[in-house]
Amino acid sequence: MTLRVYNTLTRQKEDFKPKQPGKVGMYVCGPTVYKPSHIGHMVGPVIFDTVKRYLTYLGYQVTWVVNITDVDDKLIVRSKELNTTVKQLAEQMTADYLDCLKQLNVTGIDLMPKATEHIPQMIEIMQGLIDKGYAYPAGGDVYFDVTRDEDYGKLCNRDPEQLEAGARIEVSAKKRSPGDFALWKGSKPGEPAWDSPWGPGRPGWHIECSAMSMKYLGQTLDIHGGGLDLQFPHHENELAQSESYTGQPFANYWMHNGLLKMGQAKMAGSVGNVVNIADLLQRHSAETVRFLLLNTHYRSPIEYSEERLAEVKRSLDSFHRFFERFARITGQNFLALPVRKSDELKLSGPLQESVSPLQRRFLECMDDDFNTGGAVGVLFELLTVLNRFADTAKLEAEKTEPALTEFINGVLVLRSFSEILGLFWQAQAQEAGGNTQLVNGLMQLLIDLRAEIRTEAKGVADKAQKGKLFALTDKIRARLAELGVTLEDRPGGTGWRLG
RNA sequence: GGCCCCUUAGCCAAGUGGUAAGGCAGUGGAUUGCAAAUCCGCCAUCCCCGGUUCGAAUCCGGGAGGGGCCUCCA
Repeated sequence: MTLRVYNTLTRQKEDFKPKQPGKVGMYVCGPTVYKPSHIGHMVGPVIFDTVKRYLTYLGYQVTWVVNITDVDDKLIVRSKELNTTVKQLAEQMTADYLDCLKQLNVTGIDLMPKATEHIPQMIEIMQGLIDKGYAYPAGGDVYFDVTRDEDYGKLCNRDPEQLEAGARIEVSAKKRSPGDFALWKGSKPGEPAWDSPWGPGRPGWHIECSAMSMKYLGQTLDIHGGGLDLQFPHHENELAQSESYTGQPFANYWMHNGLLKMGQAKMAGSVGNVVNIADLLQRHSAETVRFLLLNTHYRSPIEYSEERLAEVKRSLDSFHRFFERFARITGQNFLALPVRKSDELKLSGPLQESVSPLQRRFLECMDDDFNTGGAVGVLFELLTVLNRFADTAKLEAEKTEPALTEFINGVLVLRSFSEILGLFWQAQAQEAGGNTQLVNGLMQLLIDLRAEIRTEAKGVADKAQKGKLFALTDKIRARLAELGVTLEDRPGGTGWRLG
């Protein structure tokens, strides 16, 4: 099997081949840290985290870099509004971003360089571009000259002439052509500024990504990722300046993730329909959110709504019920199981016949341009197979070998796959919370009393009497249901859960 | 005006030439004292029209509807 990746540059799926065998350098555009993160900001990180997880699973050594843009016009404006400094605002919002990543189980980022800490590298590139005639200083600014770059527009299929024709932007008088973009912006008094050969100023939007990606991953990246909305102008300009500077291909594979949709429109600060992550995580578990993002193919828009989240939560619940069932049968915690590669797991017996095709299909999905939506579907099928096996083998009642070992091996496959997707890393809130010693004790009391009545009822011959006793046990269950507690009479005894 | 993309059941969503994964909801059954949970079954011919092909949701042309980018945006 070969991993295939859709490359925006060529608009087709290509076999994935890193420039250095066994190693992958991946760069993904990170946030401008001027406001708390909204859920749209997490689409890219969750997807590329999964990309890294799968590449790692395949045996690649992946280095993943995400930049932090900590100087920019928006930061300057916002810091004035809040009566704070750009630096302080950036630090606060960076902390917020990092917290969001952590909560969503985005664990794969190796480096998060900051723009303000790489000014010298940017100046070096700008000077090089000026020396080669690709850029020109003008009144304290430095601009990239798009007319000098012969293949400018190749990523987004844009023609500088057309840009000119359709330009709605106010063209700065300093620019030679309307499509030229700023590499360096001369500063006004009171704005953050760094010294440069062209006077005090700050970097333009695109140059930092070229400087930092090259510093940490070399002149040619294997994968460059980002949101679809960054294709133009950001990635186009990054590409233009980088390749003009090095004469080398900047990125071999450009991957763009779809945007989050609220109803018909995308979610974005500019549309004003953003959902804060901190707020969101008050209402839904991080796992539900991550699952929602992975349920759709990464290049498609993702449907976001409270109803969708509730729906996704319901489907996820069946996994957690299974984890509890697994614990009942084996005494082991699913979340603590060791992660092993699926093809290293030796399955045998009847379970193998149902699991093997699923193993194959899961990996085929991931190989096909990281089709997490399809892979998730396989995960559900695996769940059904495992439940069916536990039913058929009567594992809860008998726990006989070799069925038990077979079962555990099957569950290890589920564990392996959920690790690739980064799912199921924490107990559900209701499992962790609520179950205090007192509550557990009280519940056990009710369950025991009810069990006694049930046993008695079953032994009573008189129909009226029997009905009376059962009515009582049902009343206990109904009253608990009103409190949000569900009783489950299983073969091995009665259990309870919230919800 | 230019450049991209999308349209699959009530809803969400895989599938890009060989006869429609999965989830939610619904529904019939097994199981249960009754439930819950679990399992089994049912539930779409793929926006419309035309073409290519032995064969198309999948390719081509036209139409309708929707979205993204061209300005900051993950």
